Amino acid sequence: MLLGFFADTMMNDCTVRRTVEFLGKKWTLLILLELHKGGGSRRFSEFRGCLDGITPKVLSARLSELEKEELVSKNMDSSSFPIKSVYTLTQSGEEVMDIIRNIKGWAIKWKLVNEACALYDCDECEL
Amino acid sequence: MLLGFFADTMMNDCTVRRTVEFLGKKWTLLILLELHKGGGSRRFSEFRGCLDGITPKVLSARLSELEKEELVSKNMDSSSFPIKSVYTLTQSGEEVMDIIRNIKGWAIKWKLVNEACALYDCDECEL
DNA sequence: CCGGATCCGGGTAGATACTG
DNA sequence: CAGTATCTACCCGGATCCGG
Repeated sequence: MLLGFFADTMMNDCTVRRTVEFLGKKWTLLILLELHKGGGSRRFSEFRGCLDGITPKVLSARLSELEKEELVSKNMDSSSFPIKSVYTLTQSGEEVMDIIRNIKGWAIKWKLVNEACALYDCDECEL
Repeated sequence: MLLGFFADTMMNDCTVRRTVEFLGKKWTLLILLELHKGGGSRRFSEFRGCLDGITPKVLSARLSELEKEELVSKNMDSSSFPIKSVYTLTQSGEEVMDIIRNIKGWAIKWKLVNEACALYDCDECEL
């Protein structure tokens, strides 16, 4: 009887909580966004330029988590010089873009500060 | 010329980053979800039962932030005893449910552990 | 150089006790 | 009941260092 109401909510603690705990970690969504903007793949040092303020330690940790969770795959080429590590979005990672679009849509509606953000991708207006 | 591509991405650092920094904080989305499940409003101690593991300090801090950002409004009745504080979702807060549904949809597709989560709201399967 | 790992300091979350 | 105070533990940020 209550089931109907709860089914309508389409959400619950277990699934949502686990996912939020993982995706909600600082930098995680922004890393995924950067990967998308890079056409699906980026190198380690490219993130450091894009994600202003991220430290190599945190970046390394997040990328490892994302790789473990299979949102990102890592491809290291140590044969050439210098070493190239390329991180690539998987399909599940790419589909996180829907969530990010949703977040941006919400922000534009309720929180927009910089109007340019609503129109196009402003690399200049990083915090 | 590049503008077209970027516009298609429908997202950028400034808006997304600010919003993720705020909504992505630990417990924030879960608090909003609990409010929704409570029909749009909850009292302080009700959260403590629902959000297993949250401490009053963090709960208080998050609710203050949400109130400041106007996703939640607080209604305190200190005339009677015991004091009643009721927290209510605003319209912008309610619309965050779309984001949470999106997250749950993603999780069900890619990460589901407990199948019951996909069907209805399982209070029992909290971490 | 590039891709990290390590060490250290500060802030934020967690646990518990306490108060109006 | 609705928080605040305190103390601890962990995570994040900054800088440095190191192997390929």
